[in-house]
Amino acid sequence: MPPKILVITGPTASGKTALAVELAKRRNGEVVSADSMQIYRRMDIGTAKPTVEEMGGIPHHMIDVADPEEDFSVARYVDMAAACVEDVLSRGRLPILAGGTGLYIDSLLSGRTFAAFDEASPLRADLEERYHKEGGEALLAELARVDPESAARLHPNDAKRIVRALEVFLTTGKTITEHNNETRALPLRYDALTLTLDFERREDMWDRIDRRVDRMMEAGLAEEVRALLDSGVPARCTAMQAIGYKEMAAAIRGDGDIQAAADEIKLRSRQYAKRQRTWFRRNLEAKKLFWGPVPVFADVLQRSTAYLEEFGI
RNA sequence: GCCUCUGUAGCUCAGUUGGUAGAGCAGAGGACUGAAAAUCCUCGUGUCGUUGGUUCGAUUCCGACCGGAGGCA
Repeated sequence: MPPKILVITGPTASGKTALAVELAKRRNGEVVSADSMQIYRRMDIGTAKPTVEEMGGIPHHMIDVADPEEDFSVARYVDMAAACVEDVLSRGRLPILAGGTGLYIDSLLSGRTFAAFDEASPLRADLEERYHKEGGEALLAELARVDPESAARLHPNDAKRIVRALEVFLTTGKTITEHNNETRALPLRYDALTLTLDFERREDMWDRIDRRVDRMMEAGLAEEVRALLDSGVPARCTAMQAIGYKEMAAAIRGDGDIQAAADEIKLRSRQYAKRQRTWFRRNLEAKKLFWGPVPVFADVLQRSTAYLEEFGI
């Protein structure tokens, strides 16, 4: 039986951090972040990275583990996060995986492996160039010749996945369909109790998001982004695609309308939260914890601990 | 007060030489195996401002009225 761990997830601004810290205090736990943007150093305000006070003395892992100009990836996340989880377990403590990046969480829990990727090779860039020159239909047809199954699943406009499917085949000689089937057959790495935080009413979530963005602005998000740009972080790197950063960077380099950028950040955050919910909804095993119109932390905490006891952690 | 323009989907607007209308954005749903806060897919009936008139038929033409913008006094 794989080791038991706790997972706390949910859309942005749903209170994951606070719940994770409180449960860590009560269960001798440590937090392992599952957030694709909090891994970056010097990106604190816009990623809503927990402050020292918010961490409440609980060790947090997988935060500030990469520089903004680095290329991060799920594969890297799984390697590093698994090591953190093992470390926490080895010290007899409870790992609490907390964050909103569904792909990272699922990949870690399932023990998924990733097909090889040669960073030094120009293959991906070549394929991307061909995609733009020859079009999606052409590359999809090429993929169909070796891997009809994944080709049938992909849309011609889905450049990223078509390129990756081709890339996997060309570098490993194995189709991505074969690879996925193999990795799916792997045993689960962890036996997880997943708590999914959410809101009864969508409007309440939107309010929370809006207020959080307002607070980010007051805390100096514009200055944080300006500092990153000034230090030479390229505007097109992965880190700068984060919500809050790309909008602010565009405003700083362009029209300079900071207020319009803040409104844009609110909008993109709501759309992101919607996508997160779509992802989390398909986990039928997860225990849902809904905030009512008036959030009562003690209530959610109580329901959470009941689930933990039932699960035996 | 007069003149001109304008009033069409939550928003910005297109359009119908008269046969009851369509884009972008927003919104909803879905996908997701090395960029995932990324990326991709699907979904468009609304008193065409109100009210009369002309017409077989008006959102489309004409009049009046009510909003809005501008101009002249």
